[in-house]
Amino acid sequence: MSDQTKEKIVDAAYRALVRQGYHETSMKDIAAEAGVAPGLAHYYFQTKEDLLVAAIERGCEPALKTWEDAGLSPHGQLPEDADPLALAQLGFEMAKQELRLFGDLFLLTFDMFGVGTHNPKIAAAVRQFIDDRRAFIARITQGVIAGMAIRPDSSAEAIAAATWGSLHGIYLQKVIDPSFDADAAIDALREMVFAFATGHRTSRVGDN
Amino acid sequence: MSDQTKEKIVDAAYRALVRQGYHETSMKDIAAEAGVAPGLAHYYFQTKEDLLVAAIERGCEPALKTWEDAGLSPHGQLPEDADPLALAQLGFEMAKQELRLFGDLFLLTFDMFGVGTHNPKIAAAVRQFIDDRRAFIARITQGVIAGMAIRPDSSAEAIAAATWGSLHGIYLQKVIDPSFDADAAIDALREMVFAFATGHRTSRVGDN
DNA sequence: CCTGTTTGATTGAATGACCAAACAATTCCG
DNA sequence: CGGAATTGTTTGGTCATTCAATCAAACAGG
Repeated sequence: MSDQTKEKIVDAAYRALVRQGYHETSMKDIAAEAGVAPGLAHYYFQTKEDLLVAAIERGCEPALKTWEDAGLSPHGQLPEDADPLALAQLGFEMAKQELRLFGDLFLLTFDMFGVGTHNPKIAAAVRQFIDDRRAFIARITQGVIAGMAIRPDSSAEAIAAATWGSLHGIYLQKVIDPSFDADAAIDALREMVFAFATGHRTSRVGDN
Repeated sequence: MSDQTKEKIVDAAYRALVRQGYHETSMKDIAAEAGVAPGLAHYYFQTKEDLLVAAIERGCEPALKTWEDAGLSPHGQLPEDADPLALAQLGFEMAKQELRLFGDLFLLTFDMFGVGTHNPKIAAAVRQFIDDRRAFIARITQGVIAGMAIRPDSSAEAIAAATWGSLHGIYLQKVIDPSFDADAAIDALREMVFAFATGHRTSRVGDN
């Protein structure tokens, strides 16, 4: 029963968080959403921060799962035989899908980024979130660079940072303005990345 | 006296905001920082939100000014005769400098983005902030596209959205982790943009 | 099988602190 | 004198956290 209740509270926290935002969500709100007494949330989580970090991690799970289902586990190995550019292409398509399916999660994510600017515990969670995703992009980038005849000036890490940043910035524009055409922006990013990757090749594969 | 006092309060609000963050900054804090009585802030600003929006706008002023000093007014006309790619290059260098000089401002900006996810009044200010900067990049992009022999698939707006997003995402990584090498990431973005812009030219100008 | 005890889960009220906003009183200055 | 600027307090409310009390289920021994 214990685990079930704890999970119920975390789920309720996630829902309340998405609906109202970090600072507008009180422990009482969460308890009410979960259908338990106000004191119980503190029985399982020492502080509000602890509960909310758990809620965010919980919220990331389904999104992570879709990446793994597509064979692109951010933590596992990348398929060795696949064409790196095809992997990149798949990544961009997944990014579009992710935004479509998990808009709520990113709403919360941007809220957390904001909280993290002045809250060390949340900042640590945010750093972890960024590191994970950027490292994943860096691994794909490594493969792409390996296929380029002329080595780029920039490191895979720097390229990954710019690329993750672009996706993140596109997500933000979509969250702030739902009429924003995120797919077109991601396509533009892809076009730039591919021009960069194929422009340095000895044999031109295709003119995108 | 009136204007002077009002300004004093706005400045104090900006400093307190940078130091403590949006939700951890109370009207009393701001009044204390400004050296005035707690009630006076409400004499000039009806609500806390109003004061904080004013503080953010105030914080943006010096950053905007450096762009204008460099001849790149986000609102005015772009120099007609300049090479578009040179303008872009200047823009990337300015972005690096901006981050170096106004890191505080971006700390606050990300805080505001977070608040904006669940606060309509702040969301409107955020949308305005994004629109301004993205439109500016779009104007430079228009010029770059005009110099390309093969028209890209993506519109200038989409490319500008991806580019603004990348810069924003790089700024975020720097704010969250001060050891992050933002200059390298911006250089990587520039390398990609230039590969994209020159790779489509009839006559190769230079291999970056 | 029954009963008294222990344990952990859960409750709801209480605590202590803080806040935005409203307000009445005072000072300043033309 | 009179209105604008400024003060400091009050109001009404919310919040995270604590805590004593209740409850239900497992458990032990006779």
